[in-house]
Amino acid sequence: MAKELSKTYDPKDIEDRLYKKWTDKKYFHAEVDRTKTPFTIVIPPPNITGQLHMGHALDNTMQDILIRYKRMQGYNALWQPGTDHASIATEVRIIDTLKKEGIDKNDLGREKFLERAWAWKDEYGGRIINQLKKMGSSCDWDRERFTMDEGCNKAVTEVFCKMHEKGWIYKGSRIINWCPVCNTSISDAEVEYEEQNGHFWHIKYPFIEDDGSVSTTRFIEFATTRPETMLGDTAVAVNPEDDRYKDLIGKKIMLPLMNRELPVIADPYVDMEFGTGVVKITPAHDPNDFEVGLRHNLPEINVLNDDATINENGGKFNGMDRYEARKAIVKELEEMGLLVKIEDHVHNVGTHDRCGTTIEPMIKKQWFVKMDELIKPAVKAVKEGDIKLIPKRMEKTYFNWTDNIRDWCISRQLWWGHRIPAYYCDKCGEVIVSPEAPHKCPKCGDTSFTQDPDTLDTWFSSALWPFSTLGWPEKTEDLDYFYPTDVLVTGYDIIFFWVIRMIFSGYEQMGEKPFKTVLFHGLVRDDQGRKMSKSLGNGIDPLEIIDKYGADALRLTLITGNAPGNDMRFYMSRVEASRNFANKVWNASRFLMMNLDNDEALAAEIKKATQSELKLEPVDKWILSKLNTVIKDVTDNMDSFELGIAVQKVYDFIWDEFCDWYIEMVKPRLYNSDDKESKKAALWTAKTVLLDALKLLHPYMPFVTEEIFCNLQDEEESIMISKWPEFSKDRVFEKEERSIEIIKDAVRGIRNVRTEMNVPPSRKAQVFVVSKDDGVISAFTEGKLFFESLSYASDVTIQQDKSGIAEDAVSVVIPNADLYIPFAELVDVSKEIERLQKEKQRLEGEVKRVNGMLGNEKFISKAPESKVNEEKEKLVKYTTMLDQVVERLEQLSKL
RNA sequence: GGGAUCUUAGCUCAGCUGGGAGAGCAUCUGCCUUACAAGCAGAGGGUCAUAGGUUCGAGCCCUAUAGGUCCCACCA
Repeated sequence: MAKELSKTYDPKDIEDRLYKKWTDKKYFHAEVDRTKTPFTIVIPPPNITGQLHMGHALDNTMQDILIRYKRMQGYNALWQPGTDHASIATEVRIIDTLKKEGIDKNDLGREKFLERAWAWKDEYGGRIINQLKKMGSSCDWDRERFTMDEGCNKAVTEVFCKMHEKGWIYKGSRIINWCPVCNTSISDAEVEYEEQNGHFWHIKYPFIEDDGSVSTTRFIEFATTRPETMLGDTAVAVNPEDDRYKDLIGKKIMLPLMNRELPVIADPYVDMEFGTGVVKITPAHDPNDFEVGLRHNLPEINVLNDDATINENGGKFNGMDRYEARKAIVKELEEMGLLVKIEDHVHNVGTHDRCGTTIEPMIKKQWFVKMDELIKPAVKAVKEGDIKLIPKRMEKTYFNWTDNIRDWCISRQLWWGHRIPAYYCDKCGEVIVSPEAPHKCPKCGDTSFTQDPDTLDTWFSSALWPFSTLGWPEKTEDLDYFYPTDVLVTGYDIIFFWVIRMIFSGYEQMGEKPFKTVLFHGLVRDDQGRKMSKSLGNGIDPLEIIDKYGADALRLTLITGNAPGNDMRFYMSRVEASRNFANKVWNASRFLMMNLDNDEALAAEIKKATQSELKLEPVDKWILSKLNTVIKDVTDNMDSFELGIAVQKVYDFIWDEFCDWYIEMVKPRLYNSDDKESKKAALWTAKTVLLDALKLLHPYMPFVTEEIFCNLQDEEESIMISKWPEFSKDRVFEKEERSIEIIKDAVRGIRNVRTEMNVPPSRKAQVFVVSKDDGVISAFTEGKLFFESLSYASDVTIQQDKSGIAEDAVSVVIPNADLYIPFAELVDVSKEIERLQKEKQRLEGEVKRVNGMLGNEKFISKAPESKVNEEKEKLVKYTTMLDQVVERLEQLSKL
């Protein structure tokens, strides 16, 4: 039978022991089983560079809750885990480590560099996995994948080649975002705009007169935030509608410092209202100017090297850093009298989200994914509800992106990642895209090739994650069975990076959605609402919390009081509250086990007993009925992904109803061994209710529930593979629910007056229940034993009239009954009258309110019948109570 | 510039399709009552941002206003 349990719950040893048990028993493992319905979640693969943070903790707790819930419901639940190679993030880290050793990436060479990267992966890739295990995550670790493992590599190559053949992946010379520090192109999504204090340099360029001379009197003025880009100017633009400049269109301007002639062009892109209405055009270094340049056939002059120093096209500024050049240029312009003024100006600067470096738009030859067709099924899916986003408002964000989609730049000038399967003929330069290196050039017949040195954007492989992890491009059983997956749980911050890309990839490659529902969560912030970040040093380590309070407490904290998609603040006091709840559950079961241990014969009988053969008392039926409702509600909430609401209901049920009421009500029966049947019914009920409640709680707090479950019963070896409780028609007890609520009202009323009168619990008093209502009388008769203890009564007398009760007894009014407590020496009649008058006022208010509603003809005719009846019942209840109070007041006033 | 979202108890937040305002923490008062002081019993505390509107009925729906947060765009 049960072991001795410690007085407080100590998660420390228990958690690791139970996790080992679960993995040893292979509970997390899922195999194709056609007799069962699959339920699949793929993990958002954490970066191999990563350490567990609160975001992971929240994300994985939510997934684990869903997967454990569905597993208990009998689904074949698969939680597919794995890690992401995180191309830039990892490469940057390795470059840093190399730097510390005094090694330059380029000196080391590609091959050796990749060796280091793999070594890094081997060393740190497992770290985050072990941390996820600490959370209790029930992933199928036998299926762990990595975005650069053999299968994923194959999937990436396959998709690239297929899409290239289709014409949806192309190589083109376009303006892209360049990070001069990471030395790579990045996608639009990776650019983060940051408000910075900068300047507006007002500059003027001189006109070229008809005779070809540079004017000393006529200038065209405009402003720029990046003066150094003037080195690459190839035009000056005005709006075609702008009367101020109409006659200048087609004229020539002299670009100072470079002595290049520029045309004045007209383009509607120019905003007449802004500044002087003149814009200098630098097609090679500004996305808008690039477009203008295309429309007007302007030359594109790249003036920057990859490290953002000025190149040979920058004349004498060649070799200078971009900011150095900026200063030098401004200085020279000033000396030439071409600098009109400098203004302070706050503007948004594009930075690289990984390193914070200001990006430079540059024209480069890169690989792109053509998006216009690819995105269509992804838009349709969400629009038509094939894929549900929770909360729904995320759809707006989604469509905002899809409606303004631009081609996706997927090539990166990095080494760590999937190398682009494109080969260039060494002789004629022909491009061949193929899974393997070609043998012979189809154009010139040459046999030597060079593979494209670039790798793919990390998100290219993550986009395939829901099906690549299940075996695609092979036609595997797993894929057939587990795909499409059911729920994707992730933060709203990667909706563009990842969610959308998985959706269009799923439809394109699989012809089917990757998941049915996306459940978004928000950010976990610190107690002041700030983002947790390394630089602020305000991050809270989930592992430290687990170490101190247990994984269950952490999980509960992250889920409680939080709605989908909302950010939350992390408070230590909330962790403590969660820990206290774990302890509460622990102690409730400890109490039950003590009672079972005290009578082993009875415990054995209880094990075999069924509900129908037991002599259940009203309290037993009441708690069973309550449990029944909670089961239904919680299941409904979980089915609609309202995890915070669901767990709140379990919490309230266990703490308030079960611990604070049921256990207290049942104690007298447990301590009294005269009535075996009654004790047996109580223990059976307590055990039954607790076991079901533990099951409801298990997805949220897997460890403490498992430990208790296994101590409390020995028929089943684990709660995590036990059956999720279901609503039962045999446990609907409306009458008992009502009668127990009456007693609860009475108990609360008595406790209330006792506190008001400063009567200590040790001072017992006689309680009289006076009622003519049969239902009330039987309720109190049947519940007399516990009513006595809960209301601190020395004795309870139930009678139909007031005979034998002291005139000045304190009274409590409940519907259809008066309770009297004769505290001879304590009662102050005037105070008692005062108290009752307050009660009278309250009841009068209620009666007035209900009468107002029921007197409104429109309410009667328009409100649903059930609502009207509800109000009618209330009216009856309050008028009776009011009558009782008035009567009592009359009696007292006579004294 | 476009969009989203928030404004509910001292603090942090729940509140599902409209039907008498909730939790945790904090505060106050009693209790070491043989599961639990990480506990028990009780109490105080809210014109649900403001102004209109729809409705028999609004914290919830609509409009406007104020303030906060976030995302997207990027007018040089």
